[in-house]
Amino acid sequence: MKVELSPTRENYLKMIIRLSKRKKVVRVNSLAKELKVRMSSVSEALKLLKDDGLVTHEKYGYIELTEKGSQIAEEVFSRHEVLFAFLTKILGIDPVTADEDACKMEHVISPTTLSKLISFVKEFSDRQKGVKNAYRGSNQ
Amino acid sequence: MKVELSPTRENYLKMIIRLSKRKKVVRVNSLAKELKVRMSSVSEALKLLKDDGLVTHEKYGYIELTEKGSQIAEEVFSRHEVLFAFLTKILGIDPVTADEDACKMEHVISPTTLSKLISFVKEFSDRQKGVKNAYRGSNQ
DNA sequence: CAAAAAAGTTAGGGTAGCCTAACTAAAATA
DNA sequence: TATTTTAGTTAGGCTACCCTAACTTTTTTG
Repeated sequence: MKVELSPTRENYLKMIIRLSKRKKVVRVNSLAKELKVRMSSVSEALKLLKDDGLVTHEKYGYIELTEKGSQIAEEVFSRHEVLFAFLTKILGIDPVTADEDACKMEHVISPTTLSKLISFVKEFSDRQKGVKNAYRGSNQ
Repeated sequence: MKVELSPTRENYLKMIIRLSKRKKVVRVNSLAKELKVRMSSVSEALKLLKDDGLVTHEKYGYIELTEKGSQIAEEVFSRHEVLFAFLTKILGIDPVTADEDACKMEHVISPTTLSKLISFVKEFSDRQKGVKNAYRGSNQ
């Protein structure tokens, strides 16, 4: 059974994984701060994510992703990274704006566009490396 | 007074302008079809857009954009076009997917990213023209 | 032009997400 | 340890959108 998540839900998952990468444990508290919503909104959202089998969370306890939740969160996270790379490296957008934009686009981009974007970014950085190497080469 | 519109609202405006470009008049009917929602949803939405001074619409009549509504609609429309051009010409996405993606991204892209994207697309097509000219040149 | 069809509206209902306020549990501190 | 502070929950309320069903207006057509 496939879960079709709203941008909001995807964001919750992404933030959970983001936080768990830099903190020991994830709590309602920090998730609320990160998402800029009230703790009550987080509590509420967690119930629904729990119902979908995407997170585990017992009263006053830690928040953790299930296997399924983790997989989705990683997907969203990687969409974000590709978009961020494109925006900063190729378009030259400042990191702050790029992060904001990526945060929104990551929820609407199709798999098709995503994979094309991945190749595009890769190709671009390869070419950049090529240029650097050529430059270094000509300088030696 | 600046109006901060939701993606949904922006979409209503964009569709109105899109329809008015190919039809004499815009009606609840066709707007509903285009947006894939029921007429009742359109009726409802029109009330709110009217309250915001973005459309004019009298019972059983045509739908028209106000000055302000038209300006916003054009903005959304042009964001769409830039995104569509980028997706099709540069990433090589098929038109259907590109349109779908552009339809969603157009509501979340920042002005900064938009303007960078415009230059990027322009630069790219200029280069393409250059290639074509060079080719034609070498062939004469 | 009367009847049927199509277009549009209104009322009432649902879900997602957010909020505040009041409360409870847990943690920190005097 | 008693008290205060912080964290978390629950209840109730709000808005944006969407829907169906019932009704009205307008248009079409026999």
